[in-house]
Amino acid sequence: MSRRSATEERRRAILDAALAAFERGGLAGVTIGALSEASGASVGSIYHHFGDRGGVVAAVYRECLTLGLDELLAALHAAPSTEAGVRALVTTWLAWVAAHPVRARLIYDASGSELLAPYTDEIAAFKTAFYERVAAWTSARTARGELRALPVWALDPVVMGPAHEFARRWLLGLPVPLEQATPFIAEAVWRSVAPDPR
Amino acid sequence: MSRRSATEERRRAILDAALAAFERGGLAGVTIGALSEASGASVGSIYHHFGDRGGVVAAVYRECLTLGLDELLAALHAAPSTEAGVRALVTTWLAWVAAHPVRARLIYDASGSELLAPYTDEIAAFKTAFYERVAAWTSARTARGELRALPVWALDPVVMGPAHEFARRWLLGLPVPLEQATPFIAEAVWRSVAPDPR
DNA sequence: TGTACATCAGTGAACGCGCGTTCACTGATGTAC
DNA sequence: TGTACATCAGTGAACGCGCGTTCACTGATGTAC
Repeated sequence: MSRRSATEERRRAILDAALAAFERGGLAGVTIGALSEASGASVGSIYHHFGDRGGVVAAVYRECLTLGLDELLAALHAAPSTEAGVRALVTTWLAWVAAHPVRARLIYDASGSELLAPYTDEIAAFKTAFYERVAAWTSARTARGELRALPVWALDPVVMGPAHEFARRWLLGLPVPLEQATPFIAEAVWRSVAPDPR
Repeated sequence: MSRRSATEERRRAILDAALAAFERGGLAGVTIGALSEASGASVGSIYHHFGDRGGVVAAVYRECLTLGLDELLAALHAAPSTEAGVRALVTTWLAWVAAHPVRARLIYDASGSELLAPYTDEIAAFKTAFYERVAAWTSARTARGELRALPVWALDPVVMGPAHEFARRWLLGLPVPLEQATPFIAEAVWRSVAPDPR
């Protein structure tokens, strides 16, 4: 096997192990020992590939974020109208959370974690890039009068906030009705950003 | 000094130390050693009063939650109209977060923490009581046609979600404009729950 | 094709550290009579 | 008021544990000529 693909496999196995360890015991469950046991990689091998524990967590976090955000962007750009686009952001996110609950939980849990402190700049840049693409979409619509004006800092709180808050609760296992909530939240968000009728 | 008030002082000192320790190092910084050093209470004394580390965290968490939620309820009931009430929920919360950033951070951080696992039932009951009081306020308004219908599960995501999401970012130190955001988010939330004009 | 060297991937025992918790005990406050 | 006992508050050294990380080393793959 080529060195390149072997490396790829190892990294993959370690990242998979990290996700599994997170599922069992949250971020605290992602220990080097657990990763080694589940992935078959030795302790030293993990350090070789990821530098330290934070490096592993940052890598899974980034991967999860990419998966989720890419889906959001795809849904946004596939939407046939401004209203459909806004609703799609909500419904796509909630569907993704339901389909990938462990990844979603990891995103929420790791966001404010000290573990990622050495990587905050890189991660912030990544998120900024995402928001700029969404902002490009919204500001074009705002210019056409199809959407109220939305500053970039308002995108996540106003457009995604209700979905995030609902998702957090659902992921904690609280008895909240995801099926019912999805269209309800989409409706509420659309009302909050829909332009005034002229 | 009476035993009663001495106990009160000790507990107070330990809870204050917990808040200070959290400010310095997050939940992970709330160690028994840090509490002992900052409060002057011996390790054993802390166990005597709170049972274990989780007990201390649960106690501060509960205290912070009470402070914040009481203010929300007061603002809600003081509001002169339905619209003012909804806006007050947003603005009061953001003002409280700005005034008590450490307590607010603790609320957000501890919410999903494993540390509180033994206390989840008690905490859930506490939160439910709060939401029922808000629901009483909203359902009366809905009946009068002053508000769209809001299921209890939707209160936090839809009404408070944008403020929570914004607060989380602000508390992380991201460069987001709280002054500007407060009326903007209040407006967005009110639009999302305002009744249709007849 | 062969040879010499450089780079990369991987090993796992050992280390040091900080943590939560326990426990046998002392002293002060409260209570019953 | 005085005495005997019960309860509560507090102490801090000691324990055991699991963790992240290091490091000297081996072996395999890639590269230059």
